[in-house]
Amino acid sequence: MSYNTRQRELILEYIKENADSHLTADSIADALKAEQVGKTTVYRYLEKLCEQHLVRKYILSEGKSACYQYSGGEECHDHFHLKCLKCGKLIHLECEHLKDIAAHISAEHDFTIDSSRTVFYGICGECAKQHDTKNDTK
Amino acid sequence: MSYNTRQRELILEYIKENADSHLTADSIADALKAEQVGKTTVYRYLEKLCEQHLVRKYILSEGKSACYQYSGGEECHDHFHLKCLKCGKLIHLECEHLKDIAAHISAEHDFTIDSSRTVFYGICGECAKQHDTKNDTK
DNA sequence: CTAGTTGCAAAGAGTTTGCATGGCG
DNA sequence: CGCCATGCAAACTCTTTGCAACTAG
Repeated sequence: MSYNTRQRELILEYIKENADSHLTADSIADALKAEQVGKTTVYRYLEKLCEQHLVRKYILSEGKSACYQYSGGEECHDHFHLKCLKCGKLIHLECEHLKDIAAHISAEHDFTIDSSRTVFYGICGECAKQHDTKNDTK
Repeated sequence: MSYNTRQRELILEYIKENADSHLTADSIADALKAEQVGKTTVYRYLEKLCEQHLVRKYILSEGKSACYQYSGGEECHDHFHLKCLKCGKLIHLECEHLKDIAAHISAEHDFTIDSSRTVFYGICGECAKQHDTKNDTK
């Protein structure tokens, strides 16, 4: 059914080590290119890991690469994202309170939020302070 | 700064008429191809309309086309939007509880949400019921 | 041995860009 | 007339696929 290959071990190890950051397929392939892991393999294996719910795929913006993150299969590990419209910074928001939002919307508004697709856009604290910078995230 | 051209009038007219459905750049170009409107023009004009907040752009799934919808500019300022990933329906969510979300994130996470930019993606109640369709865990 | 796996290269899809032409004001 | 807009085709990016060689069990 499934073989245990050198490449797969390396990929899995890498995303586990970087479970706190967002990795693109490209960045993974890049990080492992010294180990002779092909990009195609990364894509294909990530797809499998997603199917097994060991990895979550995030689509944060169109046209750009998708992000992947090791989730260990634990369901309650989903979180929301905040994206600063000014500096482009992406904040991973793991917060109990936020789960209430999803629960509320589900209960009151009959809608199941997909946290892997949803991004809150706004202005981060740092940018709010220096509201004169000309940094435009285009 | 901006000219009033035949193509732009046609595009704007078309998306206004279809303000209740989700349109792809391609479908707009297709609908107007009899009127000699180029796809490039559609893309470029949609981008401008988004900048002016007359049109909203939605990313429903990666790799697939983005969707565009006429929003009329104002009205939608202090409430959130839910967009169904399955049927594409856009739900305007006016709810006091949701304002708490913004307040919470502002207070606890030092981030000011821009509700006019933020869209919650997920599955609406109707689509959730008819889960008879095949596996779509993509 | 044999089916799953790899990886190059090429195909694809959606979107953007270069550039010469066309048209608004 | 100046400048923005148009549109074709080519470029680009991210991802997927075809296919022959490879390898784990």
